[in-house]
Amino acid sequence: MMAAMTESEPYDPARFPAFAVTVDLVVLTVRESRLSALMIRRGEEPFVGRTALPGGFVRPGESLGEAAKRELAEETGLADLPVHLEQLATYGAVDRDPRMRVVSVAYLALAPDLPSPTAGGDAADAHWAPVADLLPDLFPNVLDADHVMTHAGRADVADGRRKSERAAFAFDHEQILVDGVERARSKLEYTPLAAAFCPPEFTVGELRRVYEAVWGVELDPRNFHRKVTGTPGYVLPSGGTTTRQGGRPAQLFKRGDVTLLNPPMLRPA
Amino acid sequence: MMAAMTESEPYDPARFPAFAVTVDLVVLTVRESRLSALMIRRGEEPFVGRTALPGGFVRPGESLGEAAKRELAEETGLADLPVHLEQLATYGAVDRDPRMRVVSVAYLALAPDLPSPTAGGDAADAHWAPVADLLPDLFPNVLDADHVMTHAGRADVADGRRKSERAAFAFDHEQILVDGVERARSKLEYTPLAAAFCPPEFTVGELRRVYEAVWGVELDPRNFHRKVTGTPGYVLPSGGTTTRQGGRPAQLFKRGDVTLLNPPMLRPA
DNA sequence: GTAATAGTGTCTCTAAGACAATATGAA
DNA sequence: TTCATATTGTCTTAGAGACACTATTAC
Repeated sequence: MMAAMTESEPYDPARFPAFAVTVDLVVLTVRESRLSALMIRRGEEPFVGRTALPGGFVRPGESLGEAAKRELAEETGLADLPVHLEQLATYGAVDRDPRMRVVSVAYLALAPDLPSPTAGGDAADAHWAPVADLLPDLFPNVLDADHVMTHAGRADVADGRRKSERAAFAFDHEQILVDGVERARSKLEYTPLAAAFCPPEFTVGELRRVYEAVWGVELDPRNFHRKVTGTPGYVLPSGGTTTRQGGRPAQLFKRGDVTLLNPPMLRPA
Repeated sequence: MMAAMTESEPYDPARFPAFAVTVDLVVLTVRESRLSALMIRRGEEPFVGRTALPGGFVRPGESLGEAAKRELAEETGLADLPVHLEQLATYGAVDRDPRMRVVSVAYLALAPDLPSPTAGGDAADAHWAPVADLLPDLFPNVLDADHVMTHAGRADVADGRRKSERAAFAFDHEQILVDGVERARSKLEYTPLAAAFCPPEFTVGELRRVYEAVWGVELDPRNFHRKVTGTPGYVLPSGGTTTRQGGRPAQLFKRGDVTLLNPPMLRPA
């Protein structure tokens, strides 16, 4: 048995197996109170016409994080975006790309609603897609827009959801998107990253709508207000007020300085 | 500006930049109430003689997870270990390996105290090292063994710690180990993975010593007992008792079936 | 006025943490 | 007996969630 296990390193470090390494991006934002992801429609084989995450090859002279930042700038057409960017996970199934052996390092980006979603981008067809449409299973409480806006009783909306419109994804990008959304949902509990979805100054109500969009739930505005303002360092009053949401004028806040929320904002069971 | 951003994919997918891909393992266990990591002393350049994590190249026909499992079996000399194995993060700084461009996917393994730490292993010099010795900064409440067992007042232990014995790591393996320990600490809060450090049947006290070793803190045995046995699905009484820890006989438990603890076991502030 | 959103107060219940007291084995 | 560990119980306090009520704007 000892001999059986002892066949060590059969690879000369000078002749290592060659892999392609890519970065794929899960870029999330909240638009019109809905969690949305930046998606591409592929123009080439393999998977022509399928929905895919933005991404591309890592270049020899750049680190993984630099590659992610470069791709993000290329796809959004904007440099130095005020986004949060973190590594998500790495995907390396043998057959995940039919052309060759590719290992993809996925990154998660959280951004405020961007002025021009695809302005100047080089990608064939980049657009914001509501995640509840792409991954209806992650939003069991949300009826999709199509259902809400058309007559009930049509065959394809009989169960409240048009299965026929569920996206067909390229590669393993559905799984990566699922993992990215789950990471974002979890990060909202323990970090102040919900504010990464908001403009520099925001109201408590706007922050609450971020939580509701990402978690796919409704929250009690009164308890939410007490909790956010009672968590030390989460938000700081900026002095101003706004009525951009209608109703009574709301205080404006900016992001505080803590990196971990204590107590955390726990998702409802 | 639009033109400036629009220089897309300069790489023909048929001529992608070639990377080496490795897996590195953070293998943690609890031995004699101390969190310990499986470490290698390197026998070759670069970084001869330095402390490193076990790992190796991913082979063309295996996935990342398969490579991690294979390396784990090779390094421990045991197949089908009852370990928890999960992906940790991926490290791809341009110059992290002086020989070539290497992207390393790190995995975290949590194992019960293994019968023979390095029996039959092929690695030159694999051994269990207490993490408090490797990374004293992560255990501010722990005085290292050397200090405890020698006379106080020696120059090199004047501050309660022998700086001269701090490990010199190869590559970026210190950072990977730090990240692995932090992941393990965090996982113990929200999952029942502390039991992955225990034999199939264990006592509440043994489980508590796992938390104390990983977190580097002391916990109140009475509150801990109430909390563990009060968290539904965490542990199930197996019927037996043991006195292997001395004192009054303790009930034996096995792992329950939940994957998420509710309520969680929060680290003391 | 009504509608809409913002914000405060109050009550209940769960759970965390401090710590007293008891239980049961080994030396 | 003493010592070491296990286990139960009690008290206090922080925080989550339900929800009544008030505040301030637009229309």
